[in-house]
Amino acid sequence: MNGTFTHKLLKQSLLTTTTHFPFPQNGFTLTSQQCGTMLQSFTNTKSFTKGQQLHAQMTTCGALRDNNYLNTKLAAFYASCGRMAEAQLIFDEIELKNSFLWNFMIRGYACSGCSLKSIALYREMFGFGWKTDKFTYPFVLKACGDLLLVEIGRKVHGEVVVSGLVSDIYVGNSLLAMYSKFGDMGMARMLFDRMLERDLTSWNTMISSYVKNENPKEALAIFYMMGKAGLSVDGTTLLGLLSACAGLMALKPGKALHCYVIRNRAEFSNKFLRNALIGMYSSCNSIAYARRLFDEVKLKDTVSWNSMISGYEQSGDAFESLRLFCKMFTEGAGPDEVTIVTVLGACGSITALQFGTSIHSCLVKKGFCVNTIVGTSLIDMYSKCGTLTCSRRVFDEMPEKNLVSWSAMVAGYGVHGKGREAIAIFHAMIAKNILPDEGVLTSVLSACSHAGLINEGRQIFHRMTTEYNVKPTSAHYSCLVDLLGRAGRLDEAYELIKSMKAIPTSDIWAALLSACRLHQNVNLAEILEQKVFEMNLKGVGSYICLSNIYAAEKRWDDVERVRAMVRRKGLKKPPGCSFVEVDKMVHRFLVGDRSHQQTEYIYSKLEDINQRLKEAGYKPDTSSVFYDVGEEVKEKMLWDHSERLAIAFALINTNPGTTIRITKNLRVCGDCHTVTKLISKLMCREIIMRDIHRFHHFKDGFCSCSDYW
DNA sequence: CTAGGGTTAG
Repeated sequence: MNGTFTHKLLKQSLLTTTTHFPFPQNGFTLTSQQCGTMLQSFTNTKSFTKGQQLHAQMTTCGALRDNNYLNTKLAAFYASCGRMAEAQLIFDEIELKNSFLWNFMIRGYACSGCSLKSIALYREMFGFGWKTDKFTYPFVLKACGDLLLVEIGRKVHGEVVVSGLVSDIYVGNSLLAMYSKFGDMGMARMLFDRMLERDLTSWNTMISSYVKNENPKEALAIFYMMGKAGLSVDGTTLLGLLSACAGLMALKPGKALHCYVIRNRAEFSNKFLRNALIGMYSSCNSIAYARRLFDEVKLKDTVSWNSMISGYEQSGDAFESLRLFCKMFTEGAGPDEVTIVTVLGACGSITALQFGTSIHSCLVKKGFCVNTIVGTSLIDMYSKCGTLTCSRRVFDEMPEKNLVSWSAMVAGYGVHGKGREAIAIFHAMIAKNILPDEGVLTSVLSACSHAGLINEGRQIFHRMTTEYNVKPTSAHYSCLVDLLGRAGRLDEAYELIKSMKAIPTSDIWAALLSACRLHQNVNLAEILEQKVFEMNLKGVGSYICLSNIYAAEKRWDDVERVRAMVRRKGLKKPPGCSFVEVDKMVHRFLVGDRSHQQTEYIYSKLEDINQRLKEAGYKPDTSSVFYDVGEEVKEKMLWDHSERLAIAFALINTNPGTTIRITKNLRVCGDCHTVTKLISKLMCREIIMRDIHRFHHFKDGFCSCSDYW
């Protein structure tokens, strides 16, 4: 093969060339054009090995020397296989680079995780004055979107407009995707609305983008527009819509989609949709439906398990979540990072410390990478299980921390009443130039409130707007009200609420009411009663609080009025429920529970403790019993409380001196708090109890909350 | 050539 082809002559020459390359291995000979066609087909099918063999053969027979056409095809082949090192070498050797070659290189880098290189190459191409075409932009825009390079992305957008390619549907769709990755749904929507032509991808991009940008409502709106335009959907559309339903907790449209999937089973029977349906049902609090679907899936993959495990976890049934996790192993499925993170969350919510710890040690043993997300989950798990030192160890050993990791540590110190440590961590975070967000500020303010650090809390609240540029939300106001309220500055707290520009939410009023109970301020409570009645509270907490305040004054008529209101509104107090872990098994006790195997022992243990405490001068405080029954019955009801059952069970089944860790779903009642303090002294046990608000570390007859909770 | 799908942390 002699002679050098110039770019312009390339095509023509190929058509006229008759030179054949000998292929020694099989005796065939091929023309340059035939080689090119084969390369093209390997490029399209990403047949790397075959292409590589052809490359070797072409090198051996000298076909590549000075052959711009074949070298271009070869570079494109490597680029499409994601072998950018090989592609780049050939690319550098090619003198006459055409758009085809540039495009393949840009695509190769964009699709193999080197977006930055992809953009740089585009800049070079653009700078050389090469004509970009409709095949260039989709990848450049993808690269900008993936890297969140907003400025560069906008600039490229401008170049798209100048080039006149903006009306190309692929380019247009890529622009939509890019702006949605930037979180700029306004721009994406404007472009979408102005598109002359839209295909299914355009609609799907809008739907999944609205879902990702936490606007599921608009995602459904786009779907309705689609329906009006008489368009049909595909699997991608359905996945987006199912996520939207999950986000909106919209069971009805979710079910309708499920029906649609069933009716078109042939087309939509895939694991993605099955898992999305499981996720949708569990997000919509229809865990039983989710489970039914899950059980019907024959070939469960890790994601199926994860969806179901996290479904239980998020619907508050961590117990079942852990059971399913164990079942996962017996059925031969393997967990991944998502499983671990989900299960650690479940461990935290029911204080399964031994369970969580064994997962942690498995991770270490198996050399599983403890990355930021897993590390943060561990911090949270240990802190929720009452072992802050372990949280801190994980935190200190984490190679990379992000805002969430810092927040978890701040929140951990906070719920354990260690306000100073929480503030120290918060400031260490600031010193690392990490900008605080709403979440971490809520945690640090709540830490101040649990520890009674008034000045510090007020100072941080003030800095929110002046330094951190975070607008206080109702959660922050409620922390501050809580803080002032605990310190007895009820008037100041009330004034703060009145000074708010936004309408105070129910949790803010609840915080103030709770302070009224602590300081037994009946006058203010009477004023707040109206607020409590007006607001459509889903929980019964504020009513109980109000009732307790009146009960303490022995104003039984008022207690009855509050109780009547609860009945009228059809609210129910959720049953108290406590968890305690013994020998790697978590045991759950409901109030008055008699279902446990050891029930007889538990109740006789409680009777025994009751006797001993009474001898020591303990007098039951029945004021928190919400029901109108005789005093003796009330006293009995107190001894049925779930945390006492859990404590008694733990006392029976653990060695003397072992710390007892308990988690309760409600606030600990006054009498249980007193009794637990006494038990800690009487039985020489440290008892760490987490209630709905915070931790109580009981030791030697005292509690870390100093009786403010 | 574009979206490309499901499950995860404060």
